[in-house]
Amino acid sequence: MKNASIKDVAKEAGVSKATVSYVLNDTPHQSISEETAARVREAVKKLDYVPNLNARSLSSRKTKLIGVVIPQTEPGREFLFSNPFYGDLLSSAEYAARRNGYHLLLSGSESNQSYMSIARNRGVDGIIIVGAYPTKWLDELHELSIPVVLVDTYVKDPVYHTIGINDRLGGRMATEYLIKNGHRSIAFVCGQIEDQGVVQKRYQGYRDALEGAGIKVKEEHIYSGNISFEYAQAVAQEMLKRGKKETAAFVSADILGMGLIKGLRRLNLRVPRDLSIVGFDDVYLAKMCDPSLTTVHQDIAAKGTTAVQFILDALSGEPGKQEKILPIELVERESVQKI
Amino acid sequence: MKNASIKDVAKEAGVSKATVSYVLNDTPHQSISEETAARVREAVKKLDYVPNLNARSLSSRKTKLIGVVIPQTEPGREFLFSNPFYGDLLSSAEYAARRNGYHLLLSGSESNQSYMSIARNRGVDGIIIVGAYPTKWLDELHELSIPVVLVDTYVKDPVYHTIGINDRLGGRMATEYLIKNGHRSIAFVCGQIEDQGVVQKRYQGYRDALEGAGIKVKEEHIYSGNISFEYAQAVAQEMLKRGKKETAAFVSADILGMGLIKGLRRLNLRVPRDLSIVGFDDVYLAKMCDPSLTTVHQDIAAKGTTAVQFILDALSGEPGKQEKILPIELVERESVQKI
DNA sequence: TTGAAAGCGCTAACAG
DNA sequence: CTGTTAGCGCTTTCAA
Repeated sequence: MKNASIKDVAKEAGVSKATVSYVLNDTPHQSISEETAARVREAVKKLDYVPNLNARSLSSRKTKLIGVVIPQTEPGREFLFSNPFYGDLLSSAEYAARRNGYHLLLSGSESNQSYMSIARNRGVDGIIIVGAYPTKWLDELHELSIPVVLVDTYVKDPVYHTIGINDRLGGRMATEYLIKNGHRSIAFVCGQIEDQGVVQKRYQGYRDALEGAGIKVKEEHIYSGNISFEYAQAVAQEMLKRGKKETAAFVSADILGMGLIKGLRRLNLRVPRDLSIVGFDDVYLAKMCDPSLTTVHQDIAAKGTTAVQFILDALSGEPGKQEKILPIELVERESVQKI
Repeated sequence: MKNASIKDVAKEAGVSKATVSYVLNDTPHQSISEETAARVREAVKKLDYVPNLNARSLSSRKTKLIGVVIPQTEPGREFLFSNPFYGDLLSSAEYAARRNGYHLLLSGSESNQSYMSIARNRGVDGIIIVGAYPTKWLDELHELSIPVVLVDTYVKDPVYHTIGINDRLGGRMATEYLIKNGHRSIAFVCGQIEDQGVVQKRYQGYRDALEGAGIKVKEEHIYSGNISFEYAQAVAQEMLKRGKKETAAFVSADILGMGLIKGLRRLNLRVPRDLSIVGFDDVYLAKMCDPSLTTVHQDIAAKGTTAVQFILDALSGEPGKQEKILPIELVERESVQKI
């Protein structure tokens, strides 16, 4: 049996389609007699009517859909988010959206082009993009005049809303903490340092701290590969091969810290005894590993929720660009030793 | 400037809307002269035309949308998937869908009701449900006559496709491995044991193994709480309080294993010296912790890909129910000691 | 090989 | 307060 349509409901209730629509949407500036409304609601229940959101979108030009674009973790890798960070982000966004009658349309950013296509094909009402770099594809989105929220990006744009943290400060906090604990030879381990990316900022913070303490930044202390457990393990080996001059490391993501711990242990070195480590993100794993990771905490769930909120705000007429820098803090756990 | 519609393209190319539609969809049994087709394509390019999938859905009654329903990890918790398992699953599904011109519509299962509402509201072409239990809500879905794939479930249904693993066998393999290593006092640590749920099956496998070895199953060795790192830490305490009679534990999810390791370490006990552990799932964390976890490996990505494939198959007319039991295997790492 | 026309299910002026 | 009407952008008979 086919789903009932608004027409069926109208017939059942003995009113017009328009009236049904008014009742269902509680359309502003439209008063409906309580009696009629009741009849309509009854018909709805009786026929088990569920509105077709597609049709609604077509005429109202609102889809109640928010597109979420998440970068592929590594180029060429097929999957979106092996980094637990994205799972956290996504689930909080999903929840916030659902609470407000929206759904999330998920898309990996295959070719860059897909920003546009997802937005235009499906006519999403707004779009959230995580970790974008400045590209013409990103600029194109302006044409659509739908709200765009950029999460974790340093793209400068007069219109797009942004939400992130002070990555540079975070990098500095982490490094200063190490310095405060007596370390002067500090490695920086990260993935690719992309121009205008969060990692670059964290790196700058690292330099800030070092320079502030009168310590020279040495090229040989920078280990840049890719954000993965495996790479960090390799770094452990590399450090040793180079004679391990570092007493501490600041890693740009917790997962690297975990790899480092594991890699060192393989070589019979211990954290923090042989190397102190400070991580970044405070994903839930940070407290699970052993030793648990001292790291720069950020509220990932808040990022997701706020991103959705910005979209909703814009959709409900809030004018102007919104920006939010979420607070960060250093949480002390077990991976740093005073020397 | 508004997006161009099919009408604009038709005008630009000097043909009818119908013709444009034929060219774009390569409609079967419709021949179009190459010359006309070329003109249309040119117009499309010139106007930068992108079809409106909403409108297309409305008339073709196909949305190219696959709904994915993921259980809230814990009742009352607001977020979907703090368990990394879901991130892995989701990202592989997203990729498979995208490759085939589909998008994923994400939804947490708020009230059970939402199975229906997401499906009917948005008119998804198919729906993937993870970890469903038998409920009337689930049954209702039959009315829609869209393909349904149930992942990790033991719901018996003549129509819904299913994909999972042999959880009971997995439980047995894990436990037998411990027995083979000389353990006879083996704890089982898990979340809720729901009727017809995967955990129940794994538990049965545990019993199978014990009974097969002539070991009596003792109530006191069962620790059932919720699937979380924190709970497992609490279990460690509890074990000690009870005098820790166990020499080993089989945990129903890797994350519990990690919690146990950490909890024991807090009490100055070591894995596997003081307790051997076998996990389940082989999420990527399993190899990151220390000691790395001996666990029952399953191919999570394959689950996601296959689920999507089943939907696509059904949509393209493949008749009949499909079932797939994916292989599992025990991977030996460092968390078990021979005694 | 092409086009005219009738919807898909809903919203939104505009009348009444 | 309620109904009429005209689309939203596309697909799909059916005729030409």
